[in-house]
Amino acid sequence: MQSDTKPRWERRKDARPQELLAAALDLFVDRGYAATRLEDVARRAGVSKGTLYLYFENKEELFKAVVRENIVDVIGKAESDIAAASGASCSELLRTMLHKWWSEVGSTRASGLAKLIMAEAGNFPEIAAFYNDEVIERGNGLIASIVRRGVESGEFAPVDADVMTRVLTAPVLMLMLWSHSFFPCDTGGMDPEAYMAAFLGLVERGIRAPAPVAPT
Amino acid sequence: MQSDTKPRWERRKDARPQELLAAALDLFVDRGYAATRLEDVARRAGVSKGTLYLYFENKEELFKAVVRENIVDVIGKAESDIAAASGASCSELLRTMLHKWWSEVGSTRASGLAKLIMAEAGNFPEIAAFYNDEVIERGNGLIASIVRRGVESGEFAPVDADVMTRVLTAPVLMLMLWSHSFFPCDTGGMDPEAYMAAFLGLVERGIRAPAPVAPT
Amino acid sequence: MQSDTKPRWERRKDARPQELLAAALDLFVDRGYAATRLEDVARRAGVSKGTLYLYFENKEELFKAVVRENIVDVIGKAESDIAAASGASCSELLRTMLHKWWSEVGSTRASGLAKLIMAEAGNFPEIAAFYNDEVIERGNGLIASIVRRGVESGEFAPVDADVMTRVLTAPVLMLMLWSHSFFPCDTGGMDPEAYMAAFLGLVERGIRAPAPVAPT
Amino acid sequence: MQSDTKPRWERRKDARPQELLAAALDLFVDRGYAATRLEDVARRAGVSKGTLYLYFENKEELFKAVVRENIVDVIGKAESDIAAASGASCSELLRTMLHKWWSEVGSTRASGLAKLIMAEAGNFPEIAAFYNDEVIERGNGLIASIVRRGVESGEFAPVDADVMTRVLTAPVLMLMLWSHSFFPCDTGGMDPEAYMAAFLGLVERGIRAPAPVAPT
DNA sequence: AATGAATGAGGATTCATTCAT
DNA sequence: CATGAATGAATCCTCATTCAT
Repeated sequence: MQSDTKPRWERRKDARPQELLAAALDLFVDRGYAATRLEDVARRAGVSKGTLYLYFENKEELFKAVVRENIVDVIGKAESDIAAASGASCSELLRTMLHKWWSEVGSTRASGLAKLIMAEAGNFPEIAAFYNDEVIERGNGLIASIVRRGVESGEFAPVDADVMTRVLTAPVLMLMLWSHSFFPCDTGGMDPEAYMAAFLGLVERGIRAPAPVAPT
Repeated sequence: MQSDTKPRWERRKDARPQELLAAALDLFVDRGYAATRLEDVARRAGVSKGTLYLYFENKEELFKAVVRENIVDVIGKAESDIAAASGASCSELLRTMLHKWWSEVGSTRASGLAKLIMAEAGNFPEIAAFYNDEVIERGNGLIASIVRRGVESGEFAPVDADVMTRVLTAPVLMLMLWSHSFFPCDTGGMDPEAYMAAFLGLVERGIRAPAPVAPT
Repeated sequence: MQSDTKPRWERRKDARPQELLAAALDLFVDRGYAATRLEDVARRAGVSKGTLYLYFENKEELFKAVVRENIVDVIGKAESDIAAASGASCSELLRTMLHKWWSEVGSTRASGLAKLIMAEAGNFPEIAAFYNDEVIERGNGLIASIVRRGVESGEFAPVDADVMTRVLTAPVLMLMLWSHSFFPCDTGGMDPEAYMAAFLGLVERGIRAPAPVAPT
Repeated sequence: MQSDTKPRWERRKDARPQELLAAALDLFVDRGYAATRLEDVARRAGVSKGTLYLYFENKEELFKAVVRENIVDVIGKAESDIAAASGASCSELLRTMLHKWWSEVGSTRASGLAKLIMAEAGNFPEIAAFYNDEVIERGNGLIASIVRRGVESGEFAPVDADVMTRVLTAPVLMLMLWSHSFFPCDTGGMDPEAYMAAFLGLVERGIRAPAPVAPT
């Protein structure tokens, strides 16, 4: 009675969506949205094509789910963190956020999703809108709010927060693009760490308000 | 029955290639490589599908021709310029080159080609190799040679030329990506000029070697 | 709304390959390789274009499968038979093999494949190589081995086995060509049986070693 | 006045059709009817595609012209010869005709046309009909008339003339097929002369009426 | 006469999605 | 729930034929 009963936790169907999302992330990142075949996603997750459709309405919904799982959630967490960390210096906070962004998204497979969006948003307006609302707006808002706070407190030079947000995020975005299959044989000597260090050095020296000239 | 009958088509041998390249540039930039249909390119150029094949062997060759026409030629010109401008200060030269790059490629439709490559190189190795050889290698080499010269002459801090090249080019690349169909509704408040100004400011203050401390 | 609604399609996984091979044989034989459209093959098998590709990778593989199914297998069987029939007279064996060839391939639709190869091998080198290796070489080897054995045993006149093989097979080949769509309205009065009889008569009288002159 | 006039015999337009026919023969023979591109024919003849259409209405008419030029004319000549050679022995005449057929058509590039017809007649009924009327019927009629005469005169065994015609012509046809690109690497050791010799030997011994048994 | 640019119908192949089992 | 067979629209490319020059 015992032995021939299937163990009830074997391949719980609850695990399926996660397996599919993981497979989809890999393939979307490697090949892009249009070039990813759902059959490959299914196969990689160890199920059949039809099964995928039991969990996700279609390719688009699958993609959105992947983005939610890998990016949107991270942003949500960061938003809470910022709200909480009202005491820290903005410079410090900025460095922390940029680094966290890098470590929790940029340096993971998920960073490939940014590349994908940049590449294909034009062909898939629905997806573009979704990503814009759920990721871009919220992510940029996060950084901009810190910059704005720093400018107001006099810690930063009086820059335009929105422009500076893009200046600051650009290199991390670039690095994300580079990290994931920019193309096969490129990024030869590029070391992400070295890049981030060089970048943060520039920021350190470049954004800070000039120290008030000491009176002679 | 008269001479005013519209002919079914016109012979425009000399103009065709340019018209086709222009149409192809537009569509490749808007839709990417895979999603661009040759029939649409033809139609936009005012000819039929078949005609396109009279001038370009296939999709890949058409794309290469577009890249040559819009990017490779510019790089060639820049190479000559650099060789000639051996007298200028490296800082000056660097700013000039980055700006020229922006004005002659980045701010034109051609910048969309960079986005395209980033997006789809992984799916089209042949094209990736071509672009890498003809654009990336030569373009980076250009910047790196200036940095290297500046470091050697003591004008710049002793940075790694290859890493710094990527640091320097990243924002322009980013801007190129942003400028063209990042996605339809994005780049809202982004003003390229403001971005370039902020960026070049950073560079100015960040890369220069610290002025030797004046002896007391 | 009831159970009598015709389903849009039926699942017939096991039967499909055979149905497709049969349809393909018919069309390849009637129209040749290049002129056969896969959509027609599919339709004749009662499925859609896409379904064909579930079972055969492409046109070439479909064709190879047709040849394997209809010719290669028969040759394999004949090879075994010959090996087994070491006791029979070579003349007898030869007649048996030629006749079997005729009855199991020549007189069936499969004979059209020989015509097809003759016609189009030059344009499809891959297919030519396949057919040469799997059919021609093995088929000719079969006949040649019998002739050689007959010459060695003195039963046959001392002919060159390879040349004689072609002499012997030529008429059967011809007949195969004639039987199948040589062209629509030809072969008017030609009766294959009459032809084979005439041919075998020639062989009988022509190949046999002259009876030793009886001593006076 | 003299020197700058173009020599009037340079590339007389009268030569064009011949050049086109020669080019067409080559290509039809090498690639078959459907696979021969008129542009290639034109190029090989040293003219442009359009020019070809000045001399031949379309592909089909071009092909018919090639057949007329290379086969029909030969048959016409043979018909006259036979009518004239009423005195010869039928055996002799038969051998002569078969050999002439071989030497004037079979061993020339024109033999490829037979292959082409066999292969593609089914797809081009118009062409099939033309070839049947102009070549097959008249050619077979030629041989059959000789056989018939031989049977009537008692020189030959009492065979069915039409069947025997096909038996006799088959090997020559075969040889024609073999000679022209049967396929690339085949016909390895096959020497047409050896084949013809073996064949004529068979005929010699096989068709002749048994010598009347000498009265004891 | 000659040219060759232009046309457009036609066929192989791919893949998101549906649905019979 | 799960499967995977079946569908068919979509896209690249070819080539006989036409016709502006």
